[in-house]
Amino acid sequence: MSPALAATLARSVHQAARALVGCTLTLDGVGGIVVETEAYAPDDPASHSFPGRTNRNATMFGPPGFLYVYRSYGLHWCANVVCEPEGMGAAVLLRALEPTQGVEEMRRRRRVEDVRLLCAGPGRLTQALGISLEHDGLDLFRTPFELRPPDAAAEIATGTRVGITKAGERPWRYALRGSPYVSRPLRRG
DNA sequence: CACAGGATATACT
DNA sequence: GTATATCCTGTGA
Repeated sequence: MSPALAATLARSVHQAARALVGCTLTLDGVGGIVVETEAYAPDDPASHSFPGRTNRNATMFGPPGFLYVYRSYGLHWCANVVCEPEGMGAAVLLRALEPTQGVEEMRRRRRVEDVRLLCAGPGRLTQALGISLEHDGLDLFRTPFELRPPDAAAEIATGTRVGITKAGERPWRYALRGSPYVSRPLRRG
C-alpha cells in the first residue's frame, strides 16, 4: 500500500474514512472513485464489532487494509475497510463510488442505466463491483483488488450516518463535497 | 433448536 | 412516504 495511505489508516477510523474519500477502488478492473464513507469506531454501539469478536465479524479484528463483507437485511452485501487500531474492530463502510472503470459491466450487473445509481449506496456498490462473501477477508492492496490514493486531497463534507438505529446522531459520514454520486444528501454534521 | 432483528433497496401509493 | 422482501448471525432455551 502507498506509504501515505498506510500512515493515514494508522491514525483513526475517522482519519481513514476521510482518507478513503477520493481513492480509486476496483475489483477486476471494475470500480471508481470513493465518494462516500462512514466510520465505525471501537466502542461504537452501531458497529458490528461492538458486541465483540464473532465468526461473522472476525475480519474486523484482523489487520487493517482488509475487506470485511457482511449481508445486510438478508438481501445486500456491504463492504468495509478494516482500520487501525488492529484488533479493535475499527472499520470504514464504503457507501458510494463514482463509477469510472468498467461502467458497462456495472450496468449489466445492476440493470440500471443511470450512472449515478450504479454505486450510490452500500448494497448497490457491492452489486456493481461483484463483491460478496467470498471477498470477505481479502487484502484490498492485492489482486483482484486495487486501491490507490487520489492525486490531490479531496474536499470533504461531513454528515450523520445512515440507516442505523443506535448512535445515529454521530457525524461520522464523509463524502466528496458536491459529488452527484453520493447515496443521499448529507444532513447536519 | 427457535427466533428476533439488522450499517438496505425497491416498488408502490 | 411507507411497505416489504429475505437470510444470516447471535443469543437463549
